[in-house]
Amino acid sequence: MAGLGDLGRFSEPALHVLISLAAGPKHGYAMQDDIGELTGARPGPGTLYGAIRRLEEHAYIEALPEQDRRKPYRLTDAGRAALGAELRRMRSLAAAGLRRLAVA
Amino acid sequence: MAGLGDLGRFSEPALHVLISLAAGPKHGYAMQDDIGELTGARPGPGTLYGAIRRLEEHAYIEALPEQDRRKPYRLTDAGRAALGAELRRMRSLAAAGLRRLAVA
DNA sequence: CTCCCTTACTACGTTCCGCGTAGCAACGCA
DNA sequence: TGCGTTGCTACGCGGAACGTAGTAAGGGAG
Repeated sequence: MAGLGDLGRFSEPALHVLISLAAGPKHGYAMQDDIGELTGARPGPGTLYGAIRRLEEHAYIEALPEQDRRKPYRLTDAGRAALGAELRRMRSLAAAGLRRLAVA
Repeated sequence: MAGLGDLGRFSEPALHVLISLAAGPKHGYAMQDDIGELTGARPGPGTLYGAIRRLEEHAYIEALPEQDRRKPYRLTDAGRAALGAELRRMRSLAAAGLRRLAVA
């Protein structure tokens, strides 16, 4: 496997963080804004930094040198691969579901 | 809102149950098999029946008359609508993520 | 006819994620 | 110098996810 399922059960916030970082390195607060725009719901700090910590433990993201008070993160190669796999899985599941809805 | 987000944080098992029922009414054990084929991971009873109970509480699915020892369920109109909305949301999020991955 | 495997569900407990609240520090600006 | 924004840490509650175990009925093999 070695997909995002390694994060215990798979979490939406973790996916949002990865997608946000896919557009380039960012620190936490910027991710909150980005995710807010992307999904319509801005995650609170508890949600966001919890997801970040777990992603870092799994080496899907890594911290860059802290500057000012900001802690930027970027995707690792493993994170990029896991994100791609997860997104493709999602897309095909959504397609399969929509097909079933259309037929019935 | 009134999407699947009402189920506390949105849950993957709940989504799988809805997709499974989108292909027609089923009882729990049949859903386990169907979801196993669909996703590669067959949910245990704790996961499955927990998700079913919550979906029924939200009136996204409803029980049909029990026959033999089987408790079949089917999608309600609300469930069908919520599933469609969720799947379209998923598909567009996956597309946006993949776009970001491709560019970077 | 009796054992066992499969089907089908219920009950229960643990883990740990999601999420909100609160707090703190630095910066800008009026 | 006071206030809003930025940026993160700390903390705690509720509840979903998931496994394990238990129950019960049916069917096939021997």
